[in-house]
Amino acid sequence: VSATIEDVARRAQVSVATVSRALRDLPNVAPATRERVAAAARDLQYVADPSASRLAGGRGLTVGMVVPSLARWYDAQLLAGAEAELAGSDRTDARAGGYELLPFSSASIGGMDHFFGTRPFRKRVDGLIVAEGPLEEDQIERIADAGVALVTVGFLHEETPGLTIDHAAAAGLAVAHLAGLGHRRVALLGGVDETLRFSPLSERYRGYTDAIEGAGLDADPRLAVPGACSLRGGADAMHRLLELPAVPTALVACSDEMAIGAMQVARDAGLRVPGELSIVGIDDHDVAEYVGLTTVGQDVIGQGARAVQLLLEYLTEGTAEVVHETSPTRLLVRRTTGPPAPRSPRSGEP
Amino acid sequence: VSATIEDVARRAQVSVATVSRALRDLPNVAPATRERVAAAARDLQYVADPSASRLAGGRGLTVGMVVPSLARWYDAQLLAGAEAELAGSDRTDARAGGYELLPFSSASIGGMDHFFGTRPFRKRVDGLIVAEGPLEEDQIERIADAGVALVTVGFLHEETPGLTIDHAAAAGLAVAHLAGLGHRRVALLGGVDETLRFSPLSERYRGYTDAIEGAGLDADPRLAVPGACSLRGGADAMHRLLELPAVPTALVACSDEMAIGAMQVARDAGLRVPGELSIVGIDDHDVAEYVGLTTVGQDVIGQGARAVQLLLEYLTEGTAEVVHETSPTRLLVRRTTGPPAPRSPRSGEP
DNA sequence: TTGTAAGCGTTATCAC
DNA sequence: GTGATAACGCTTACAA
Repeated sequence: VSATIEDVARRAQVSVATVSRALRDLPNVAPATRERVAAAARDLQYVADPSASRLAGGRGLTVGMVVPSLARWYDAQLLAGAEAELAGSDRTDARAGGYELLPFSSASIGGMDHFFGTRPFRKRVDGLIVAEGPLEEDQIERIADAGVALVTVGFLHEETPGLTIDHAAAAGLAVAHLAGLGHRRVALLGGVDETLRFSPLSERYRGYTDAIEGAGLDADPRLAVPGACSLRGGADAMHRLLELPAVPTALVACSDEMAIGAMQVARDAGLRVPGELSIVGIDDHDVAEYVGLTTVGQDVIGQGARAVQLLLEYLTEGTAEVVHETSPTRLLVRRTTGPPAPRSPRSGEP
Repeated sequence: VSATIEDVARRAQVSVATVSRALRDLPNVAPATRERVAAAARDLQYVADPSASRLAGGRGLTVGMVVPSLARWYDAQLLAGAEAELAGSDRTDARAGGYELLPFSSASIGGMDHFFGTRPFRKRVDGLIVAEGPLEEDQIERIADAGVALVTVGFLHEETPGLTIDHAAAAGLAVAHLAGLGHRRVALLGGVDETLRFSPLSERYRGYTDAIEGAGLDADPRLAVPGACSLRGGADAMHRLLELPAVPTALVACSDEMAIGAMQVARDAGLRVPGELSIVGIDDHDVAEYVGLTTVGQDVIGQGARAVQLLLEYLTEGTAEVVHETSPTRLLVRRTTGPPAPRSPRSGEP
């Protein structure tokens, strides 16, 4: 049905080997020849078959992306950014139809260990973007052994290129904003106890505690309530927070979804937001603006795109140095934060 | 690095041909042999290389999914459902590492026409789930010619298996709910004018107008405001609605995101929801529950999963008949709908 | 600079 | 029921 490399070779009056070289911009091809081949390929609308390409030892033009759950906002944005970048990229080897993106939710692959162990990811992808950390040493090794390029997002690993936001700083920014408004009792939703080392969550927890101490606020450990970074997680965490003897006047949630979940529970409990409880999230979720949520925003789509750029650089240029980038973050003050209310309840919010 | 079919053949004392047959459950393999091969494959942790498989004329174990935008909630849910089903499915040919999902946003592929024309989708996927309609006849033909199985989601095509909700009924359900509350002037956000034939949007529009007429409500064409099914689209549409001489007492939005966008604008304009304006969305977006949005819910994740099931059936069994399914929909009454307020404004909402 | 030819790991077609 | 063996379309030594 489709043109093969032989068709192109015939049309350009050269051998298939030359076509292969010319189309991939490899050296040792006369400019004139290269030109002729390119023309032939264009005429025939030729694009190399990725399967054949990969089987023969070349690239399969596929990059994988591992995220916790494709249904989450964050992961979806990341994926969207990556896919768009991949499709729009010009690093597509001229010859190719371009790279494609293969998403994996860590839930469905039965954990990263299982994935890198059993799954034939090695036979399917040339590169991998991993957005769920941390990554164990042996996992990294396995990936490298399989000849798969790797880029991390949301967390960094010493010897692996990657990009992330400064999670600690993000949490700190939120706390500082609240401290500046006069709050002294600030909670954290999504705080971890001990668990993981360099996970985004533990970093945010660290940023939170550091900021609390730095600003001289109430350092009550009970104010750091663990919980999943989801709507439900936020709701659950808020319930626990409400059981505390002294309810805080403000809280930082580890994600906007968590913040929205918490907000709902707080309002149901009769707390005015921001009157009696100020809330700030992290992410700048699409709906944040529409529910008036103050948050520390990050450009997730941009990060997805950037991750792809990095990966493609490694893939096509085999860059040696390990690039680590920090994506910016910024405070977006909206309507869920304000100064703490005086002791006695009174109206104020429209 | 990885075991090949030859390794398995050697270990099972048979030829590669037999291994191939045995592992794919093809006929003409003695039970004992089949057993032995399976054991050998298991021992060696053998999984067929999809590239080789596809190149040789078999399946590449990849299904593609085309959606408008991976960043949208609906598309993300659909993808998540499909991916999970694919990973969990047991129809994975025993031999295989299972099928993988390749998502394409129609934005990035430059429109469906371009996609099916230029892109090497034919060399990459065995099946396609298309969630953006309508599909033109010649596009369907192209897909069939490429030997790619096809399933549609969200809309139906005569000769193609697919599943969808009853869009018209969904919109009708929303209108009926509002009519039941006593509203007589009900708007539609996302209404189309003429455009597409069988798109979800036009179906919802039809369901809306039919219900309006059926219930004898105000049939003012200006109440059907076109707009994108997004937060922004909802906000924009709401602005236009507010400019109408007689503002409606209730509205149906074509998606929850649209509803949330509209709600924000309405409240900013000083309208109490549901006091002065009742709002109902469609989808049951994750956050809908948390913002108290009344909506006509659908199970998007379930639809993604079901689409995969259908596709896999066609792929593995070559089923002949064209299956069309309708996914259920149900009204979820929350806090954005209520009876229309009496003429004069007065308090009521906590 | 270019061509020849040997794989790459499967599947499919035939004989047996 | 099973086993050779020829594709499949491409990449990559190695020759020329």
